[in-house]
Amino acid sequence: MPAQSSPPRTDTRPGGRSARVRAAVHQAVKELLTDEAGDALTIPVIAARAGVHATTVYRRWGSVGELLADVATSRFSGDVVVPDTGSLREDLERYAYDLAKDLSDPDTLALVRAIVGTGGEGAGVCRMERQRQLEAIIEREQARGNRVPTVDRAVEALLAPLYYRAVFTDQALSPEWARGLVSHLLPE
Amino acid sequence: MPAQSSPPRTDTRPGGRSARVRAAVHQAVKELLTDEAGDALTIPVIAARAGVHATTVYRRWGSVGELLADVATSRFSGDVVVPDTGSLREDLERYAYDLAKDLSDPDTLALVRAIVGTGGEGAGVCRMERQRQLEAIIEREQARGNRVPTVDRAVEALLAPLYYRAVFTDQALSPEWARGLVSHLLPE
DNA sequence: CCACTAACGCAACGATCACTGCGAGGTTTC
DNA sequence: GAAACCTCGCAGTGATCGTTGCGTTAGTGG
Repeated sequence: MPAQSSPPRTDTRPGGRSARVRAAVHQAVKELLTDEAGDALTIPVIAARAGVHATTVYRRWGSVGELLADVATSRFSGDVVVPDTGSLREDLERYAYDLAKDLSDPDTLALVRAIVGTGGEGAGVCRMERQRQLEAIIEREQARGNRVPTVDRAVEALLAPLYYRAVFTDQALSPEWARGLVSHLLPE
Repeated sequence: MPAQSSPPRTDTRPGGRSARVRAAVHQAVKELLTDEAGDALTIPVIAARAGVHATTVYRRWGSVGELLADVATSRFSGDVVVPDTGSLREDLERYAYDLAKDLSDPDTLALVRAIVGTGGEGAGVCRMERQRQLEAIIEREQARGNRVPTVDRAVEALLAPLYYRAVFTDQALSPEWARGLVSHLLPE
């Protein structure tokens, strides 16, 4: 176990030097994830691509796994706004559509696959944020006094097919198909 | 692109020398996948664990990715027998139960995650065999003249939640939960 | 304006990796 | 039984990786 490797220590103000190399390294990781076969994703290569020295990357992140986890965290945080249309069905349809569009991005997909390959510790990062958004939608509907499916059911019916199709198959995540998932979760 | 690297060339008879080192290397990969963090999965390490020389592994497989694909192929082929109880519901329940038990094995799970991480070309291997079995169950029921869900629906309702929960979460794949998936696919 | 802290660049090091001729041992075929 | 073929072990090579000590530079607070 690599201790806990102090997270991005201090200094992450949007103009600072640290923030700049951080952005450059993140960008390099995303680019390499789409280009290369995936096994060539190593610290010296990332550092060269980012225009920084490998030493810096080793000191700040320590390993490719932690770096990927960091990239995933900043990638999957507060990116999809939770829909709020007043209708559960419509909220879920927009949510499924947004998630499908997000997972259709090759960069995002490659990132998810790489994260899964690092051992699964960071795999939760790729889904917890989405699951929280789903919970928020359902709890809001429940607060309106309506019957709602359980969160687990919603995860099985929406999140699971979206992630499964994206990660394990080559099929496209069409908007119609994503909406169809909602109709199976909420039978008329 | 590494050409196509001739697949396990010749000589795979169950007693031959090639078959023996092949089995040893496969076993070593499975063991290392469970032990290590995953990033230490390299050819020399695998070879040392298997008791063979790295040269042999390089020549026969060429890269870790191809080796993983080979392991996955022999792991996911003809292992789960397709249930045939005469009842679609019962067939699917047994199928879901078997798959849940299979994915609960840490070795199998680590293999699936590693395969996904190599880029996704070999990810299909982990699911195609299962999907064919699902198709066989459904087509058999259809041949009996009964109404059946589409294969895509069955994949979304069974395969996707099973793989999603196994790969992305740490929750256990309990038999009751697996059976519950079938009851959502086949209402009534 | 000046000292202080922290992040980065630089150079060097051992270790490991991926790969390549060459020879030995086993298996098949005539 | 002998020759041809394939597979594996062995030793060595260049390249890359992960890591560390030290000087430099950029931001921070008095």
